[in-house]
Amino acid sequence: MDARSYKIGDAANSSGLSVKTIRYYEQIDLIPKAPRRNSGARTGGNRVYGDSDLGRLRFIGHARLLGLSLAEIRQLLDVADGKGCPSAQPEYQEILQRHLAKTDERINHLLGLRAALEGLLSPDRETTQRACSMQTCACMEPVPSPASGAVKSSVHEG
Amino acid sequence: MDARSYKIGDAANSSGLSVKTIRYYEQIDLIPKAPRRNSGARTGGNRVYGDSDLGRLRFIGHARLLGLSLAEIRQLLDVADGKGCPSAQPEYQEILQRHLAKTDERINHLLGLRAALEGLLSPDRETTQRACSMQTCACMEPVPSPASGAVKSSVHEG
DNA sequence: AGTTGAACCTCCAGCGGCTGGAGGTTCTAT
DNA sequence: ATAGAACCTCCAGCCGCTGGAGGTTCAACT
Repeated sequence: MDARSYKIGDAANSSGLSVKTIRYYEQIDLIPKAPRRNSGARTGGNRVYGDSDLGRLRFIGHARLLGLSLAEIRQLLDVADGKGCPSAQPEYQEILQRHLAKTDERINHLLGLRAALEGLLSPDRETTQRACSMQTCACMEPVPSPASGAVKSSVHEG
Repeated sequence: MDARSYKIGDAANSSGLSVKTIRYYEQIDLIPKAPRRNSGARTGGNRVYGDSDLGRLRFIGHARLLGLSLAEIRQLLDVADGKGCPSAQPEYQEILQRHLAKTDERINHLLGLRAALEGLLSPDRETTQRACSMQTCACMEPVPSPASGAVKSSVHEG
């Protein structure tokens, strides 16, 4: 057990998070306050991290890449803290499952928008050109959507 | 030309925006400052809107439903102000086209996330259960994605 | 005449998730 | 000795609202 120690820049490099972001995560108590080295009167001193801290930050980094919110990540960290492999916990599965469902929702919403936009841009929607102004023109009016192409919903819908 | 006048609540009802939102739009100069009725020393008096104001707000409401940002809507309003039918202006088409492209990007990004999530949740990714902890477990590690199912990019990519 | 309630008004603060910048210290290399 | 990198703190701003406190004015009902 060599107790190597790292500075915040190392932590940033190894996790893909920015230095600012890591400090921010500490501020909002997503990660514990790091101990300081060479703390002085007005500067506080450099933060010192260990291997497990870097692991935690990498975990957070991955979770962020998956689009999880900090609130979800907080839950995930709670679940993952303590007893062994996170993915063995049922809560872990649930959180990811719920996130998948939300992702599907967002995709479907965007697909709806996409269809509406295509409708507005389609050439068969002929430019009326007449005495129509912003107030009277239907150019922004929602187009009846064909309600197409929804992402298949996730396996365990609840 | 009957000059009907409306209060902010009417404007909200007819546009689908909230009263708060309309006041906010005035504050950030997305819509002009409305004249006031019964203005007193400390209250300012009720805002008074005309038909064209309601039209403008409806236009904004539609644009928001399409997912356009207020910055984009501002451009759109500039284009639409003045000379006739907005959809006759080339800038109008461009703005919507660009928005469509951005929408596609977002969809594709989300589809990527979705695939990664499914990978993590798939049963063939066997729970290792061993002495693995949050720091060492690959349970959050990105899964090699099959890079599937991208939304076809929009017609005029540029 | 009094009271209730709705609808309006103002101003301020907060959400999420950072990011930028000012202004300072401390470490490291030449 | 000095330059520059990397660290520190604190504050403000991004987007698009939303909530709430605290106030006024008006109409309707008892």
